[in-house]
Amino acid sequence: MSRIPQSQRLRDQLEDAIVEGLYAPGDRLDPEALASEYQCSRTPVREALQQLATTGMVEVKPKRGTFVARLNVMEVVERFEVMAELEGMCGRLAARRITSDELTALEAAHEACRQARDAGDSDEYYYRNGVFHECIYTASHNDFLAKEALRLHAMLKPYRRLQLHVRNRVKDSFDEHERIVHALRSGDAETARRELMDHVRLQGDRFNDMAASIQRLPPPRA
Amino acid sequence: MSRIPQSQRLRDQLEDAIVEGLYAPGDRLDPEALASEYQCSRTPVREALQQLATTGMVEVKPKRGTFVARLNVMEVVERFEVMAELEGMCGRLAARRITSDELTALEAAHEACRQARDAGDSDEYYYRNGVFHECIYTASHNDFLAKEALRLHAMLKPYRRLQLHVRNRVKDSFDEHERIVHALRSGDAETARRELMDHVRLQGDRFNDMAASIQRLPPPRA
DNA sequence: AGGCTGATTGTTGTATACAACATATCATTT
DNA sequence: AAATGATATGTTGTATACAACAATCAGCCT
Repeated sequence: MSRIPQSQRLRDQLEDAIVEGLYAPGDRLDPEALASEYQCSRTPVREALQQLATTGMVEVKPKRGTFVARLNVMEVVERFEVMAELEGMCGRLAARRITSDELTALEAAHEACRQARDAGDSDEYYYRNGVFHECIYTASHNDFLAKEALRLHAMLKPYRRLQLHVRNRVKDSFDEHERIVHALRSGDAETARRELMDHVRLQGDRFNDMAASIQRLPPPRA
Repeated sequence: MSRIPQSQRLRDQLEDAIVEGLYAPGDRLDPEALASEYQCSRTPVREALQQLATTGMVEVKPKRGTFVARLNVMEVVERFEVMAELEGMCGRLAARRITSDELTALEAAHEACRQARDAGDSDEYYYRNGVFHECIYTASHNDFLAKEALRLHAMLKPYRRLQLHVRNRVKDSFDEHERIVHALRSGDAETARRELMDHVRLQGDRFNDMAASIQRLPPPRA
């Protein structure tokens, strides 16, 4: 029926489900259960899981099953470190390459963030924040970079969500966005890069703070 | 018999074979042929190919087969652009974090490059150049970054190989390495970053030059 | 003669059957 | 009673059978 393989559909759906927190880190993904869940056999499920394994979303333990990736603190911090660099690169390139249409879209996303902030809706802000960042990825006009940034962004989503309700985080985040938009609008590549890197690094730092305060938060790999 | 799945062994072997040029970009990878080649059935082959597809080494065209990824000029240039950033990041971190053991290993790799240069053996230089760069990835002490850098490095190998015999490239490359080692030894993060970025960017530029001079070199995707 | 339609062929995608292995349970031995 | 080993069970990894689809070519119609 569908023109695209079942395994690919499954991969996307599972990825979404994991990112959305439907399956928590450490959960075992039972192929048979998923097969009956998605009305197919184990084969497409296996292929989907294999693909997710190569992107690092799940971890397969040979002969023991596949589990939603549970990253320890260092692994998350490392990823934030790389994310900061990639976002900074997106900003640097976007400052030089962004089109007026893309700038308009970025400013619209920014405005949407402002409304969510004013409404005090941090969940909504978080969602619109994602759109904002995707605008910058696109504006880098480097499709490979954009894809990689998007992938990492998705991987870190469960860990960024933890800091959703930290005091003043939304307000601070928006101010940082403000400076980023300004830098992009004025085509200041180095400033855009620095602001974006700092913006992401802050998230990594916040995560580290939380992990440090809740010692047993990042359980060792199951 | 083997403790690790066949599909994973296959994935690594196929990846090596592709990187080594045994299968050229655009080649079709026939699952049945590979199955008989590696003495197994289509299933592990399929899984290996799926995994390679998610890393971008091969491209699966639904219902039409899987092919070794054939990148057009822009796709390669984009990857070099990202590679430059990642290598620069490795350099920046390595300058601050490298241990004396790692510095020793780096200098040994550098010395091996010098010998290959003096012997005028550009193939050998190319190989030892890879070891040199891997030392820096490791010294970044960010395993995730190191893994990503290694992956991109492997992906670009077939396209870097094209410039192996460009006039003076080995000599210039070694001089660049010299400056990189110096920066890392003295812990100068910003210089290490800049030198490594420039080093990789030069390769991208060279590739671009070649592609421009041989117009039909990068054939459109089959 | 040229273009279109339909069967044919070969390949991919999926399901299922089977085998190999890891874990857990239970009996046996010390 | 504790520890160890064998068996049982359930899960994963692999092979194969089957179905669905795309490409090719032949035949027919215009």
